[in-house]
Amino acid sequence: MTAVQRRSTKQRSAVSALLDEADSFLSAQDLHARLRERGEAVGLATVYRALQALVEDGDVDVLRTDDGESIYRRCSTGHHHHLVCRRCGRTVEVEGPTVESWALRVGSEHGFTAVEHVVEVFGVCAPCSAAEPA
Amino acid sequence: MTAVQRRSTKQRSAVSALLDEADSFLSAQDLHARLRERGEAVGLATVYRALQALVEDGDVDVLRTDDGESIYRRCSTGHHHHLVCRRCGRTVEVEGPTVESWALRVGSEHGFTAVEHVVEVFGVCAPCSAAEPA
DNA sequence: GTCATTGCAAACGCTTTGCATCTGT
DNA sequence: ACAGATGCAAAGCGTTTGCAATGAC
Repeated sequence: MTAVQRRSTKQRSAVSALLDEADSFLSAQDLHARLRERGEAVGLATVYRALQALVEDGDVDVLRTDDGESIYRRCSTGHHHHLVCRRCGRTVEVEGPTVESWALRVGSEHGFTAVEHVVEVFGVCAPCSAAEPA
Repeated sequence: MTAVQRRSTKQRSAVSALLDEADSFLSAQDLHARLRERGEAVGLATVYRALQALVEDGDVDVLRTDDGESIYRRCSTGHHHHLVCRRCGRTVEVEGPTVESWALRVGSEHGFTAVEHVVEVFGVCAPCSAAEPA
């Protein structure tokens, strides 16, 4: 339960660095594949463990896709939400004072305390809908 | 792609009936266990298939828990969101015209089309926070 | 030298599928 | 009778874990 000591290793940094570059959510498997491509052989289990650590430390956001994968993304500080392109995965961080207060209000109206919320907005981004209007 | 013919069987009805009674989200495994308890032996695979059918037909909502389970709940008609108790799982359906329009606005501001959103509010319901304030 | 971390493979848990049998229509 | 539905067990899939070897401090 207590904070655990955390050592900095080349694998850890590699994962972290890759997340820095990425501009959209990546699955653990994505990260693993990309690391191999660039020659940084890191075990899949290690990728998972690194990601867990990053999430625990609050350095990275996790989301679950509808098909059960966890996807990770380095997050700028502060509370915000994501606007994700359903086609290409491009992600835009958006703030929503509106939603924040709505969530709080709805919660307390029903007697709920410690109210938190999860909000994700999905759509098709401009480039994608231009490319394939279907 | 085309709509498939759907037969009414005892297993299907059992799953559907159980969802009618339930007042919170249930996982496929929950449903399966409860059916066994009351003697209605239904195969786990059948429960999954029944649920898939219900979801396809739009009679049931699916959600993914953080630990990767799909949870299902019969839904009253119309678009709405859920306020879920983190302790006991009690669920309240809430409407949010506010969020709806916010999501649309945010989406189109960024050039996104076909905008949809996922919103879940979590908290601790009154009974639960009275029972164990921690 | 210690103790966290790594890598591999085996184990896990939820979900899906192949297939032979059954059953609603 | 035909086509969908069922049940079982096996396969799939992403993720986690045991364990011995490795490397950070």
